[in-house]
Amino acid sequence: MSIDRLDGRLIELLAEEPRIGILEASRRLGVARGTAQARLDRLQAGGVIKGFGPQVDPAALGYPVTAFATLEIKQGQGADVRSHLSTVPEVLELHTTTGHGDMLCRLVARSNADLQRVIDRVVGFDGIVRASTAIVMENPVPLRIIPLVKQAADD
Amino acid sequence: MSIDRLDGRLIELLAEEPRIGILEASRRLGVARGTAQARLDRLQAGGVIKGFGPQVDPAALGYPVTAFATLEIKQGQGADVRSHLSTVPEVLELHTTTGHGDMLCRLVARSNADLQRVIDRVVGFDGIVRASTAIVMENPVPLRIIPLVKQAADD
DNA sequence: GGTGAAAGGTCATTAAG
DNA sequence: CTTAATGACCTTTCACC
Repeated sequence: MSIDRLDGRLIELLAEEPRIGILEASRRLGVARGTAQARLDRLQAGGVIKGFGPQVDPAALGYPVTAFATLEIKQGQGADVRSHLSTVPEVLELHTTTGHGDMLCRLVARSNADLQRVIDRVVGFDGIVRASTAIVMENPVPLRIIPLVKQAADD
Repeated sequence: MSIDRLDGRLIELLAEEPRIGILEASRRLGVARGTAQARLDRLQAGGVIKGFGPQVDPAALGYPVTAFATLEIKQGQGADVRSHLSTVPEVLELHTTTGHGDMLCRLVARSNADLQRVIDRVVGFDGIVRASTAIVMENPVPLRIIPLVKQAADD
C-alpha cells in the first residue's frame, strides 16, 4: 500500500502525541476532520497501522536485560522448537532466518543471572543443537518507524 | 515497578481492544471507573506503558523483507557508526552487544535485491570492519509482551 | 454524578483526477 | 465519470472536574 505525505504526517502526529485524537490531528494538518478520519480508516484497513495497543516497556516491568539468541535447529524439528519457544514468556519474538543459525530470538530477563535461567529453558529442548547469545548493552536506536514512514511518503 | 493481576488484565484488555476506552475497560474488569483510571495513570507514570502510538507494519508500507545484521566495529568508531546508522531509515533498531559482533541491527527492505542496497549503505562506512546478515524468512512469534505481563502480574 | 467535548456516522456540495 | 475533500448536522459515548 502506498501512502502520501498527508498520510505520513498523520502517522507522525499520532506517533508523537497519540492522545490528541482525530479532531485535533485534523486541525493541525489543516484538513477537514472527515479527511483525517478517512485517511486513518484507510491506513488501518490497508494494514499500515495495525493498532494502537499500549507500548509496554519490559525494563519497567522488571526485565531490564535484553539478549538475542541465535539457534541452530535439528532438521525437521522446526515446528516443535517454535511451539516450545512460544510458551516461554521471556521470548519476545522469534524469527527463522537464513545464514549460519536457523532461528533468532529476542529474550529478556530480570538480570544477567536470570538470563542464564531463561537460556537454559530456551535451549533445554531436544530440537536445539546449539545456541549463541549476544547480550544487549546499549540501544542507540530504539525500535522506530517514523524515518521509514517519511521515506515511503516521499516516494 | 511491580504490577498486580488487575494491572495485568487492564494491559491485556487495552492490547486486545485499544479503542474501548477506560470506561468500558472498567466495566469488563468489574471495577469502578476511577479505579481503572488510577491504574492506567500509575502504569503510565511508572513507565510500564510508554504510550499508545500507532503500530506501523513495514511490510504494508512496501518493505516486506526483514534482516538482522551483525556488525564488527573498529575500536573507537562506535559513536560514529551509531550516528551513521541512525540516518538510514531502513535501520529500524540498533543494539550494541557482547559476543562476536559488536552491534546488531534490524533492517527492512523493499525486496531481496533492495536489501543489497540497504546493506551497502549500512556497511559503506569506515568504522565497520565486517558485517554478517541473516535474512528473516518466517516470524513464528511476532513481537509480543502479554505473556511477560502475565508473568510479572503473577509474581 | 454532571457536563463539555470528541468520536463516528451520514449527507450534499464542490473540486480534481 | 470517479474519487476525494469539505463543512454541516446528529447521536452516542467518554473523559475530566
